[in-house]
Amino acid sequence: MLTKDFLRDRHRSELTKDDIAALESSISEVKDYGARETLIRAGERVRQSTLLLEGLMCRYMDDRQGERQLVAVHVAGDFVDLHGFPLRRLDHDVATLTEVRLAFVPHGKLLEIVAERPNLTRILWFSTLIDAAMHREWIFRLGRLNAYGRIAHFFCEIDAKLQAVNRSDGHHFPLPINQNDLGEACGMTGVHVNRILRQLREEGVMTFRGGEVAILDRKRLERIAEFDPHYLYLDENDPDRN
Amino acid sequence: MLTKDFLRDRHRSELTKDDIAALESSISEVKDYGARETLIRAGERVRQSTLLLEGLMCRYMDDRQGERQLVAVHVAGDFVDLHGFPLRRLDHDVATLTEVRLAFVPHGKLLEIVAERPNLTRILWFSTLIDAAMHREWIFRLGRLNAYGRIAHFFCEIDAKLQAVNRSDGHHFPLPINQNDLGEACGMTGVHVNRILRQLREEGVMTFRGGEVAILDRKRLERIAEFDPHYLYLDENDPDRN
DNA sequence: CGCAGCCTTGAAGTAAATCAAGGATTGTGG
DNA sequence: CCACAATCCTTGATTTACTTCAAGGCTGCG
Repeated sequence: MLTKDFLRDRHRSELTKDDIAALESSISEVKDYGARETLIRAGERVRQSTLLLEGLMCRYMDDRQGERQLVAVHVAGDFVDLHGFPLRRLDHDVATLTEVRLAFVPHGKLLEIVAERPNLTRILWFSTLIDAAMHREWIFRLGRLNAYGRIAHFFCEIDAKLQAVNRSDGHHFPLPINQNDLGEACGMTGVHVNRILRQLREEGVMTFRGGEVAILDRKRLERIAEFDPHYLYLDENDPDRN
Repeated sequence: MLTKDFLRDRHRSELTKDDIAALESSISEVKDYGARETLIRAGERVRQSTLLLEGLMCRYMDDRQGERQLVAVHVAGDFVDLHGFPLRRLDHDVATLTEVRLAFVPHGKLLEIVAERPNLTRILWFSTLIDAAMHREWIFRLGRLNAYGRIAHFFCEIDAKLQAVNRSDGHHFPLPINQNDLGEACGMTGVHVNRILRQLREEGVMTFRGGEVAILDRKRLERIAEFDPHYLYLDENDPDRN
């Protein structure tokens, strides 16, 4: 079941068995890629969309000096560029962060789904709007939080997303990216990321070393981040989950 | 024709007459509101969506100290909270900036459209994704531009959007908001906005006084902003338009 | 072994926030 | 018609957060 992580913990129950079968059968190909490959360039005409099965991807834009700003980080189960179907061309680049396994869905199949499956269509639409909600939270993070809060927020978000697809236990998880990537996501220099990580470590809130995250004091981390996971539209879940 | 500005200059031609008629007839009510009223609160269940016919609106989130971060500014023709249809509840507040005229579309009607009109559905979906593209550009603006660039970018964007619905001639247009609003959109204090506006004025780039914008040197403004309107997904337009 | 990539830390410089005080403009009630 | 309040704009002085520049250390790998 290639689509098993798609919308997992997010209203997946509203998909009928037929819907899931239709989605599953719309996949044309599964392929592996290496870390740090750019798969789609801004402005290109896109004719298929990409479901991320395993690994980490990102979307980003460059400024005039070529400095990157990440606009999204994706985990297993994310339909990375489903928005490319209605948009036809993207306004940003799409790249892998780690080694990944991808499934591709041709836009012709999506056209059929829109014509024949209103329920699945509404839920695919929903899934692209979760990305928009995360964009809004990133705007908030960049506009209103200081470096300390921005870094904390990043880790809260990625942990929540990984937990939803069972890739984090809420205390410890692998995140094979470097401090510079973190800076590109949070709008600051790699040097400053380093200092903030030291502060978080020294205060016993969390650690990030060698691509491994350990959350030591979740409450504190979430307070620093002003984190409230509502914007992720996860199913109401067991409050004692962790 | 209440929907005449919806997707104006943005693939509106892909809508058939029937699609437009269906959309038009899905409007249940038209109503006026005053400036600075909050219409929807984050977390509320929403059962209709709002088409902005005239005036300015915004969407925003508050931080713990109650400071606002705007996440979007809307102009005539924008379907402000169409994303509330698939999402059911919003992760942010929706408010008016100026006096506005609004048209409401019940979600029941949208369900019918999704069931019966795949073409219109795809284009409604498209319209919500333009908002996501603008969110991404805001992330870029906040993460990579300094105050000078951020303010310049804000004015480039709002001008482009207003031009698309014929509310700006590209040189001069009304924008009845204050310097503090600008700060809330661009992630900086009102005081600093004031200093940046002075700089833009003294350098002959643009002026913003008494709710009126005058663009004096568009090329320079766009260079300061690193502005490229691709992300607005406007129809390819007459390059000599201005 | 030696290089490359990444992390770490210090020192100095800069952009923006904060604090504070007036000034202009608009609206309002006496 | 004028006093006065409210709101918004403007500017200066100081502080703070973050960047930039620079150097060196660690780790894994060919």
